[in-house]
Amino acid sequence: MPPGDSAYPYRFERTAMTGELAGRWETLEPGTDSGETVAVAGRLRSLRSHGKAAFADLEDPSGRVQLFGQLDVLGEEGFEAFTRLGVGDIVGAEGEVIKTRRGELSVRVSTVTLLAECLRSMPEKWHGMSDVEARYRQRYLDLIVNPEAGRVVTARATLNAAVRRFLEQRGFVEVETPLLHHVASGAVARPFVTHHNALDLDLFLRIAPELYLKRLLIGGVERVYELNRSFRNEGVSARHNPEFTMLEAYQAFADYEDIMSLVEDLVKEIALAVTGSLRIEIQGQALDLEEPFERITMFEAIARTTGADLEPAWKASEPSGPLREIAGELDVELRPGWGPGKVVAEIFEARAERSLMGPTYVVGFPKEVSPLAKDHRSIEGFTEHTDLILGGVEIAPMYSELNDPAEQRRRFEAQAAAQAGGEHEVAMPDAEFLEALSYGMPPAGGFGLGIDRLLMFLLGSSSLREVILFPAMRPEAPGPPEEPGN
RNA sequence: GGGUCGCUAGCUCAAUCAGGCAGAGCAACGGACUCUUAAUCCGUAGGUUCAGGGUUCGAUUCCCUGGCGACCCA
Repeated sequence: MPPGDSAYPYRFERTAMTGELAGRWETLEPGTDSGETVAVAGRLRSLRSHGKAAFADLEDPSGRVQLFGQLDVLGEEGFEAFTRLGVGDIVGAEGEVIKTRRGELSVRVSTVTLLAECLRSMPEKWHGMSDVEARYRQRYLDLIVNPEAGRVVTARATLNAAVRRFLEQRGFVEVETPLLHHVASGAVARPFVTHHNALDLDLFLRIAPELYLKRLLIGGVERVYELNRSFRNEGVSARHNPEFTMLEAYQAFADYEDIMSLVEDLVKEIALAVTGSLRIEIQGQALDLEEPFERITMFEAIARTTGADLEPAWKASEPSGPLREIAGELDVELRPGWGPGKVVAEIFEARAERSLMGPTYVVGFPKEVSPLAKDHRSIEGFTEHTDLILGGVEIAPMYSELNDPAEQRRRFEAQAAAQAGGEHEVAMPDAEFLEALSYGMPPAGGFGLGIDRLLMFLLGSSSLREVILFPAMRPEAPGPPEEPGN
C-alpha cells in the first residue's frame, strides 16, 4: 500500500447534513431527481442488497438518508465496494439527491468511501440494546442505537448554557478553583484521598468548592460561581454517583432570602430551556414550577409527614431526651453522641424529606449540621440554611453565609469535638480559610445546586445514572478473588 | 450494609419450573435478486450458558462460594 493510502482516510469533505436534505427536498416528487449533488457522511445503520441495486441507511447527527447504489451508476468496482460495506461502518458518499419511486429521499451514490470499518456486529436493529449494564459500560453503543440516550447529551449542554446565561445576566463571574484540596472542606462528606509525589503530600479531591469561592468573595469578586465536578467517597445508587456536577454561586451583600428568589428564578429558567415547560412529572406526579415554591420549616415538614410536633421538645432545651423519645417512636435510629440539632435533622432526613415532592424550601437547619451558615435571626439554635427539595430529594442548599471568623472557628471546633466523639460526618476545620475570613468577607448569600439530580427530574429519568454518561461502575472482569487472610 | 431479582451466540430472547443432544430471530459469512426500507429467498459458521466448587450416570437447570448489575430498604 502506497504511503497515505490507508484503509482509514484522514478526512472527508461533507457538503450536506441529512437533516437539511430532508427539509429541502421534502416536496420532491417520487421517482424524480433533484439535480443537486451532495456528499454525506455518517454511520450505516442498515443495508439492503438486491443483486444489481442496493440500499443503505446512513445516519448523521441530524437524521438519516437512504443511499441508493446501482451497478450501472457505480460501475463494477464501485458497486462491489458499495455492497461490501457493512452495518455500522462509517462512510462518506457522494451522489445526486433523488426521490425513489416509493417516495424515499435518497442519495444516488456515484462515489462511496469507507472511512472507518465497524469490525464488530452492531446491537440488533429491532430490539436495540436494553441491558442496563451493557448500556452504561458501552454508552457509545447506547448512543448509536437508542435515540433517547442522545437526549441526555444535548439536555445537559442546554442546561449548562442556561445556567451560564442566567448568571452572566446577573453579573456573576465564572471561575475555576482547585480540585486538589489540602483539607476536604465545604461540605460534610468522606473525601477521596490522593498523593502528590513531588511534594510528598496527601491531598483530597474536593467535596465542594465552597471555601475557595468564599476566598474570592473576600478578594472582591462579589458575584462568583463555579459549575464544578465534586467527588464524594460514598455509596453508589440511583441518587448518588461518586463524582457529580454541582453549581455553586455566591452573591455579596445578599442573604438567603435573596438567594431563595434567585434559585427559584434559575430553576424555572433551566426547566424552560431543557423541557420547554414549567410543568414536570416526577414519579407519576405532575409538578408545577410556575407557582412560588412553598416554604416550610423543618418542624412543619416533620409534623406534616409524621404528625409529630418536635417544637415543644426542642424548646424544652434539655439536651435531647424528649427528642430522642420521639425519634424512637418514629423508628429513627440515632447514635449516642448526637445533640438535639443532629437528632432533629436526622428525623427530617429519615422521615420527612422523601415525601416532600416539592418544589419546597425547607427553611432553617439546626446549627449542629450547618457549620457554614449564619445563625437564624429568629429561631434559636437554627441557621439561615434552606434546602430546596424536589421529588423527595435535596437538590439545592442555600445559606446566609457565615462571615464571623470567631464564630466560624467555634463551629469548626464543635465539629472537631463531634469527630473526636466518633462521628464521621463532620466538616473539617480549615485554618487557612479562617485566616482568610479574618480579613473580612462581605455578608453574602450562596447556594449549591445538584445539576445531575435536577437534570434527572427534568428528563423524567428514574436514576441519576441515566443522566451521567459514564456512571461509576466496578470493572467488569476483576482479577481472581483475594485469598482469605490477605 | 441488608433483601429480592438477573447474567445463555455480537444483540434481543428460548430451553431452567419437573436435570436428559444448548436453540430461534436479527447481525456475520457464501450465494440469488436493479426501487428496497424490520427487504425476501437458499446455504454456512458462530457458545468458558458470569467464574469456581459440590451433588449426580448426566448440570444452563439443583446446592455452596465468589463476581458484576438492577430494584427496594438502611
